[in-house]
Amino acid sequence: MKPTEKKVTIRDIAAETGLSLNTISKVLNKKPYYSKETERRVMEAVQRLGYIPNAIASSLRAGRSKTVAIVFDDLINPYYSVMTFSIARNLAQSRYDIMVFSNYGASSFLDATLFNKIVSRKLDAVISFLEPQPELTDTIVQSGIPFLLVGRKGNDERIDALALDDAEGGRLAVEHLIGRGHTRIAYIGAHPAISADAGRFQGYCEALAAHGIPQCNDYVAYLSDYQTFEALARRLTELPVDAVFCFNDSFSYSIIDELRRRGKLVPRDYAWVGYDNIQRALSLPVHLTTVSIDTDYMGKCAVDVLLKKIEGDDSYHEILKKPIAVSLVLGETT
Amino acid sequence: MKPTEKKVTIRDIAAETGLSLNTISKVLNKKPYYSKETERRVMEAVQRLGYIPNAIASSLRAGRSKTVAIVFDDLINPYYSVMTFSIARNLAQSRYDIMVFSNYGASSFLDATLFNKIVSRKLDAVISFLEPQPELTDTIVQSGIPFLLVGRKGNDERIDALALDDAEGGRLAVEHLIGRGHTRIAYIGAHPAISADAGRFQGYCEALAAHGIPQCNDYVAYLSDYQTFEALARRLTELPVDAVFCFNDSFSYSIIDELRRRGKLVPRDYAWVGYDNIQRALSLPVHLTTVSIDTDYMGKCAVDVLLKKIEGDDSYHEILKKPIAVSLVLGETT
DNA sequence: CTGAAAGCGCTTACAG
DNA sequence: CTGAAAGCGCTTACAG
Repeated sequence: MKPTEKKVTIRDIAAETGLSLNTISKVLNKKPYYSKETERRVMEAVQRLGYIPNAIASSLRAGRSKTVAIVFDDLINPYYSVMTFSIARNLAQSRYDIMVFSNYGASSFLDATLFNKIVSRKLDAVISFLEPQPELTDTIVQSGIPFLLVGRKGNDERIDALALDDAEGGRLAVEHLIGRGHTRIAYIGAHPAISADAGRFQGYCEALAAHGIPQCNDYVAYLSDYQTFEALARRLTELPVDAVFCFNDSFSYSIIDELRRRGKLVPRDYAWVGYDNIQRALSLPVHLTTVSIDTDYMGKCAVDVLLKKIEGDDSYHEILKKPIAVSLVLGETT
Repeated sequence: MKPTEKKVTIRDIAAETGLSLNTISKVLNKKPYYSKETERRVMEAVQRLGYIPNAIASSLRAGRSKTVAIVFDDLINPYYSVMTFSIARNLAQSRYDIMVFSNYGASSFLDATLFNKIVSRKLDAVISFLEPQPELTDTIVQSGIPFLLVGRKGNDERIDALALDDAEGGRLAVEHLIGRGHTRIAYIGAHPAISADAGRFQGYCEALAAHGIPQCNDYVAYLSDYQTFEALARRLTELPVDAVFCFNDSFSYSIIDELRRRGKLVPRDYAWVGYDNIQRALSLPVHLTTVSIDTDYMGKCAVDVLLKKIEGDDSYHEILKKPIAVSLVLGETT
């Protein structure tokens, strides 16, 4: 039975217990200095009245929302959903909830409109899978909001980033293809301005160079230049290549499916290496050879760093120094 | 150049323009009655001072957060991420952002701990992919928070639900298998208490009955009874069945992958029908025969209903009356 | 069309 | 260990 019909506030608890607002607040927030007896009385009243704290009021006064923003362009790519889930689970342990933001494919970069929402909502920190627009960097830095770019290196040193060892991933992938006897190897990317894309491409180039295989610009294609996977697949069939290293698994699935429609099969016609090891999380009955990231570890690292940034603990720099390791997982496409 | 170093508030805009707080608020919220000239002065000051409204303060006073909660148990299942993305995109058009909540696999139901977070944060509405625990129903109804269950029917009439026509989906799936000459058809579910599961199973039973095929309880297995996909796959190999209708695609992928490890192939050893048509969104190079849901339409419906509920417009009942239609998509597994 | 005052529900100094 | 007061930054009646 709830004695009050609606909206039980800290004030009601005070009236009920005969204590001051201050004391109630202290007990509820477990701030030092109150007696066991006081605590008991408060908790009993809280229970009896069915009091639920108003987090909005608390945020306004305390200046923190216990909420972290997560930003991406496309939640549908399982890499993002797996990472988001891992991050959210880790944050939950420190009682942070998350808001997710996207510009719904309008841009591959974090822009001012979206960032202003985050500022307006007084979120405590931001984890972004999207690189900020270069013009936005100053704003982000000046805002003082703890900001962490995940999985990308970023275009400015002032933006902290938890990066993957993308060049190593590219090398592993292409070394593997070369080891299988391929020399005409295509690189399929998303957009050359994305740092992860650039890193993976760099590894591709290095592996070719290490084996004295000349790099052919024709063998490189970006989705940003072809718009659709269909066009990209068509382009691929025009190239005299027999192996592909592709920016990520999500792209790989789409392109392999388009190739199938054109009668081209993997691995019969193309050896294929992807990136992200999506199949592990989804248990897909497709076994792509792919560069694998330990998303659990990465999510944990991202949250560790973010919490340190929120607390003003500068030791997080240590964690960011070395990129997250990657490894090659052999599937049935090479 | 920003004249003020930090935290520009409505007060600064008032000082700058010589107008009252009231007027500034009116202009910013586009409430009726202010002159063009006033608007110009306010907007100019907003621009010059770089004012960004404090959404927390606004929420506390106005009693709404312009935020919707989305609740699920597992963001990794692409069905949820696709739906979440569709819902978020539709909500964004009405300037709502989202918070996502999960109990991280701890339960298949929405519980009090999670719901209290939503109450505490004063979220304007809830879209839940999880059925509430029966004990929680009273609390939800009494809270007055607009609540919509999506994709499930729920266990209580007081909880509004946007349901799929699961029985129809089950009938379509099993009629198709029967049409292909199968009579020993297994049903693999998640948990019999989930309404979507019960609905699909009902369709399964009805299709069998319509063709005079006796229903065999041994042919029915739930993940909740076997814990792991491995155990479920093992169980399946012990059954004398040659066809499977499975609760969803995500399960299907996992089980088909486990079967492969045991040398059992789809469709060679089992004809297979899934549910959700995940492959459409992800362009997977696996073509499952599956019952397809129009997630774009469903996301739009869910948001339409929710906005009406928020606005107190009762006409949303019309939309909920008929379940979302489903259709069979033929793949290569039957 | 504009202004002055009150208040949303908390937490934070400051006293005692 | 506890209390009384102020205030976070807005919006909402209420006047004029």
